[in-house]
Amino acid sequence: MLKITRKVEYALIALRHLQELDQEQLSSAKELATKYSIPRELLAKILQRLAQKNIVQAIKGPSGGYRLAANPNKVNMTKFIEILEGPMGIVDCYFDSNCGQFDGCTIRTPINRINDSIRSMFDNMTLADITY
Amino acid sequence: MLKITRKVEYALIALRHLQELDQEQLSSAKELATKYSIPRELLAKILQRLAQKNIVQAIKGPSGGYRLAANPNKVNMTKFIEILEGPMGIVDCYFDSNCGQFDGCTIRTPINRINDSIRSMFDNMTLADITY
DNA sequence: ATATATACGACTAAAATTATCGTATTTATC
DNA sequence: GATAAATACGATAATTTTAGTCGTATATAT
Repeated sequence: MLKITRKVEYALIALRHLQELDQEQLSSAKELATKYSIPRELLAKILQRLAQKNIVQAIKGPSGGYRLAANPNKVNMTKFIEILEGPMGIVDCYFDSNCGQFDGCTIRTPINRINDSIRSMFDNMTLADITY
Repeated sequence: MLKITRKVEYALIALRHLQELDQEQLSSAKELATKYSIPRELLAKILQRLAQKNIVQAIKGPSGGYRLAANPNKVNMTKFIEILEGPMGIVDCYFDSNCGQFDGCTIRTPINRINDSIRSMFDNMTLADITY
């Protein structure tokens, strides 16, 4: 229903926090979860995912945690959302097309135009637009 | 996950069809459902909802059905989507704000900007943009 | 009368999202 | 080396949303 998921919300909140710290400073998942009332395990998984994609850097061990790894100005929002939610398409047939509507779908073209508009909106946006 | 629902898809397919008929001509829910492989009852409810909102006109009785009631050029897409899906907000707090994140939500402002961008995209679009 | 259509509320099923759990691994510190 | 605190990650459970179905009432052309 044209919503971004909580995963993305939580990620943005966490990244916004990390961004305000000094370069070397770390925040743990636990710390962030507590501060922002986000379920601990869920936030942990989100940060792990972002670490895999080099948006954040993970440091293990006690006194470990996460810090920003990418320049928020360089992180494209379409890509960012897709890291957490998977392919962004206003309808499924944009990516994965096996919709009973065999060939004769009469609205595919205009729908895909809308899709492209939304994508390009997020394409022209970086993490910094949200977290600064 | 930034998707429109099937309800909206089905509605657009049906309206696109109605639009290609002559002024007076009717299509029944059954007929449309069969032609486009849409669950009959579901499409019926969608058309009923659109009839309530004067997007289509419903004619009862045998040889009844639906015809277009509104000028597709005049039907705003934000409004149209909201008729079928309810309020369009990329996050819930846009409309209904009781998110545990008491006051200190750090990303509300930028998120709402995105929201507004998406809404205004659909605001500047009419049914005709999709169904023609 | 009857058959066919819309109207509408209640209900069920399926899918997606959100949250939790268990266990393994890494590493700073004592 | 043992321990505690952190990340890593797969599996599973709970919740919410979306999709679809059913039953019944009402209107109306034939």
